[in-house]
Amino acid sequence: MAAVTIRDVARQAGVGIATVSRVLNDSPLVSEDTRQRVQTAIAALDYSPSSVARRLSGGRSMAIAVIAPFFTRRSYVERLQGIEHVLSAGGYDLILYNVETVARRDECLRALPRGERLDGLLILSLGPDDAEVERLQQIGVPTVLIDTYHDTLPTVTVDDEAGARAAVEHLIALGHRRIAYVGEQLDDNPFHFRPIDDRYRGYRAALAAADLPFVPEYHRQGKYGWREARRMAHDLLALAAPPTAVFAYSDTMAFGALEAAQQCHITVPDQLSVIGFDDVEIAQHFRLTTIRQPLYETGARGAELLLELLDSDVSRPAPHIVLPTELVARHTTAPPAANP
Amino acid sequence: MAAVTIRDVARQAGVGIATVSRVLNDSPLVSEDTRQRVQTAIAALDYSPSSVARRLSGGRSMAIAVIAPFFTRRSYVERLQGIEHVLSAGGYDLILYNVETVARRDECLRALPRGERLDGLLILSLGPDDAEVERLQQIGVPTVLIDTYHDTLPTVTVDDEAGARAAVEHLIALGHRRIAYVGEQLDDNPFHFRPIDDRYRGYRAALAAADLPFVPEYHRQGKYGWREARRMAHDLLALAAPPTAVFAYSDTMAFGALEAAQQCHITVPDQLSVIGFDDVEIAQHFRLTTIRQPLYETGARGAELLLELLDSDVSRPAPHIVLPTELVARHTTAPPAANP
DNA sequence: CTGTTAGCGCGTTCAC
DNA sequence: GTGAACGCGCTAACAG
Repeated sequence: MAAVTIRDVARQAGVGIATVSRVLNDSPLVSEDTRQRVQTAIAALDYSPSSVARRLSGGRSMAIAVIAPFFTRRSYVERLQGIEHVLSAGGYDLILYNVETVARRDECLRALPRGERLDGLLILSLGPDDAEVERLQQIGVPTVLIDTYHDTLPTVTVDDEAGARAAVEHLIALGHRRIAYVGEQLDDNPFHFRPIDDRYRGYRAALAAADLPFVPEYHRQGKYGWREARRMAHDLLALAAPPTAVFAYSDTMAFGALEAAQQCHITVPDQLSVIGFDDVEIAQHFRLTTIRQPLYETGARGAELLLELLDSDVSRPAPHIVLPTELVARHTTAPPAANP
Repeated sequence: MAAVTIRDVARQAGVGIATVSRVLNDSPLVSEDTRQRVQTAIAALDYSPSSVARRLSGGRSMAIAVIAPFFTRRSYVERLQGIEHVLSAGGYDLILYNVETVARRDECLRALPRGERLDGLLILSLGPDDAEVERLQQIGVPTVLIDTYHDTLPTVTVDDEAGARAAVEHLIALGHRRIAYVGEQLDDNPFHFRPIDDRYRGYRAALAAADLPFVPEYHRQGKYGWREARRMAHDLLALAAPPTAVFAYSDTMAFGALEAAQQCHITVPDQLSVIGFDDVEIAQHFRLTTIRQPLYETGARGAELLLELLDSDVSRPAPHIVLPTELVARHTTAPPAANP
């Protein structure tokens, strides 16, 4: 019953199979008369073309694949939401590939664009290397990168370095001198997440610009998550000369720092300032001062860009959209205690 | 380079095309010798089979659609993760449809199974009515319902009523008598979310079983979200005889209650006990006592069930899996203050 | 064990 | 304008 094909429609309408195809693809070379007949037949048979067959034969599949690492993390969910909105508005299906291991990452990047015939590809955060990019272009899958960068591919990113700098500058302007950074591991970055490097650089840059020394002790690295961040913050707080402020790689990590402070009976922001990055939804709940990055918009813009590329296959140079970050001052930052 | 097909591999290995196919599908009817040759050729050519072609000839699209309302909410994300894991392990694509309005809900339920060729359908939380269920069955799309129930369709749910009852019983066992319920609106439930009714019933049932009167004043309803919950909790706390404990519909709403208490300088759990529902990830962070429901497992089981149904198209009666909930006692509940 | 052949459902030249 | 025939890459019968 679900097996009504284009042939059935053709027979029903008393036309050839190609004519049905033309009608389906809005070809102008069909007389209004037969177009009507075909459409009636389609409706009568409740026919819908097989996207699989369509893909195989080279037509549009109306499907976009989204490759996302750790899509459960709040920041990805928000970007995904942006993507979903514009894709569904454009009538495209969103095929989600979650990536949690390097193996799966390679598998997706390699086998997927070749094996699946999709209209486009959206890659979140995963930094593809040159070889992979070249493969994508050879295969001819329109691709847009979100939250990661490559010269030859269209990208939508945020200026992480500037954002991080703004965060630290905010702390410095408040009067802080001993500023710690709780970040993700720089050396162990299998997915090539750019923000890991960029935010660290921003931290260093702000310090340098203010002639503040970089204290290696104040730079902590660990895995993602508030538990790890809490541990690192505990270490920081136990230092002989503890920092008066901490800049966290992400809001999630900032929450960990907040909790560590609470456990040590250190009040925020009086005795310790904490600033995060992302401005995920619950950040307001914690009244967290943070660097807001437009997560939803990043996803939406990326998807829009891809859809534009699909229509105008003019291969102009790859656009690189950079969205601004913004300091959102709430209640976890303040001038340092009088005499530390 | 970009177009290496099974034929290229066959030529390279000096074998027939079918043999390559056999090797790809782990058929035992290939000599170890040729198998080796083929695999060498595959590696040499960096070949990967086109899943699209495979689908077309196999008659299956290897795609499962997931219809989820508000997939950005934590509880849905966790269920989605479970679904994603088993689907990708089974080689299926996950096509995601986000539903935020009733209109889109109807659109998905109607147009989707018709338009796309999917092997199966997973519906989260959205309670389809009889007519919709009938359509699905007519079209012949294997469907599994998660977090919602229908007689004739396979379902994976949690006993929300029992969970809610356990929450309130926990409070009662602690000595509480004035127990409030902060829930979602009972009368305005366009998506037909079952837990909204069930948890309320559990609350009432626990009260009744302990011969505690139901105090309408203690029953608050509002929209989803911690802001709304915070507002409701504020109202509750301003009562002449405020409750000594509140059971929240979800962890998210519990967080709102927690914040309201904090704003009123009411300490938790000494002056007020708060219990939630779900046990989402951050609940631990808040040290929230809550009713844990196996979100990930619910999604995973639903997906597994669907995959099983796909293989064995024996139309046995629809199975109804009910997963247990569990009280997770942390630090937001305690006996009520001595003399309220 | 292995090679050949016929579809899977649709898009796309081509002749008519 | 329209229809028949071929091909997309692969799997599943068949033969050998």
